[in-house]
Amino acid sequence: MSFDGQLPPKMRLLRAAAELLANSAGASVSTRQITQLAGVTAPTLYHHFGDKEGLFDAVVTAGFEEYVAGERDFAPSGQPLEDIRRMWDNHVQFGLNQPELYLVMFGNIRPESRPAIVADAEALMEEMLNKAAVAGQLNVQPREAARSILAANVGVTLMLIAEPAAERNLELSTMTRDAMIFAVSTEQASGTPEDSGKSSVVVAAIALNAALQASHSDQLSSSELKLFLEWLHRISTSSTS
Amino acid sequence: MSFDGQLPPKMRLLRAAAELLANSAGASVSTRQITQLAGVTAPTLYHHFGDKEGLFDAVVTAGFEEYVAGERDFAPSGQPLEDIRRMWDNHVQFGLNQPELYLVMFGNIRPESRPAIVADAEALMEEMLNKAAVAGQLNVQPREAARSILAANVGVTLMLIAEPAAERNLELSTMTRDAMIFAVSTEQASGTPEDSGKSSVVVAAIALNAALQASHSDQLSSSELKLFLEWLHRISTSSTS
DNA sequence: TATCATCTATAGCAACGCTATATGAACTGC
DNA sequence: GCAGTTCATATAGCGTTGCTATAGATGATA
Repeated sequence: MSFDGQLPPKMRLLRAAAELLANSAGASVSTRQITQLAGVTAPTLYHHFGDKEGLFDAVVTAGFEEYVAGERDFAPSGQPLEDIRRMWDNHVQFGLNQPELYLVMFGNIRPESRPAIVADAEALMEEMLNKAAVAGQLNVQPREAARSILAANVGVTLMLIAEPAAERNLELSTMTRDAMIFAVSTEQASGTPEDSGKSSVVVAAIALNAALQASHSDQLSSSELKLFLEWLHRISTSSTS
Repeated sequence: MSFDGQLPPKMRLLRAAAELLANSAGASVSTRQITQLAGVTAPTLYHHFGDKEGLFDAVVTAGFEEYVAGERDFAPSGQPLEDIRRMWDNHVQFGLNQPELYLVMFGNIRPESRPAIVADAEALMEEMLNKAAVAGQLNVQPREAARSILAANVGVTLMLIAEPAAERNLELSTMTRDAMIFAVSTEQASGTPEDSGKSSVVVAAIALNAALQASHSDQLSSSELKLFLEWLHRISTSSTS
């Protein structure tokens, strides 16, 4: 009834599905509800999206692009670790604003169905962490750091969604966020006992590794660079004893 | 066909549902499948559990009790923080062993439906953290620490479940685990903040160069090292990033 | 034996995801 | 202009789903 006029049926289906999903409070949304709200009959849905899951995937993808756009918008503060904090907060806020969408995206991840979104989110965070690594602020490989931070970020967001909105305590988020960033950064003076073997060699290697991959240095041939990076990797992943 | 004899129908339903859920690989399990496997007709299910969701809740509750039992079993190592690590690992292992059950428990948490399980899991971890707090090893309130650690624990477990089993890297778990524990503990040493300055590519290369020459790294052969250092020199004397 | 509560089975409803088939609209080549 | 082709939507209905109204079977109690 709401999406009658102007828009093409495909868009109307997407919007109807998104709206019903957002207000469904966990209850399942039927294709009949969606098509009725979109002012369309069943085969139209299957013509455009093939599947109910196909439609939901499209909704999720649209939501994810909105999320990514939010992540990219306020990036360049000059302080990479500060940007990571904002990314984290933006992630949490996205989840709290669209809990149902978020639960579909990150709550139901199955190995065979869609690690794609997770991979994209990881890449986004890794990209940012690379800048921190270049600046020598990172303690571990950007990829590992990104995976770790994102995992904690998702966990915190899910926990906050699970709480009644009234008693949501965002301190859980900031505390976990700072704990993760702190643990991954070189800001900490000298780490835990078992961690203390991580000398400046490793930090420097990580930084150089990230820098080399980012800027295509023309000082080395591509074959040289490949070997060089391999050695760097060996060094930077070795001394975790 | 499998759960014919001896057991009462209620148990047979529980086991059939658990088994089908465990092997469902994300696909939905129908009440007809369950009742057929249990050797029972539909109304029996609704007599005992009221609902399909009621049955699933019962399965989850049983699974959760198994999880809690696992958490409580190996507790008293004397070192509370070490016990926390084992709790974390046990949590992850439970999720990887029973991914479908875990996803129902922690992946679909909605505010109105069931923060009960989360609250129990939090209480379990808080109880353990209390011992650490008593021993002066804690940096924050046990409750806040428990919530934070559990959130990260859930996030990591979900991420690992989302990955194909072949390429699951448990380092993500140990790394995040230690990062969280480290952040809430008082173990962090006061350190040597002399080198906290921001380093560019060049600085990183120089630092690595120096460090490599100082510490005879055994990660590279001597000839490799020579070539490596030469390249490093080329890079570090060339560009200003 | 009669009574009563507990448990299970027969049969079937409304709603679900989805599709075989047909109709209309819009563009193509002549 | 107009036949041919393709895309987009509608009609109608199939098989399955979660669930239930009703009634029969069972065991304990009196």
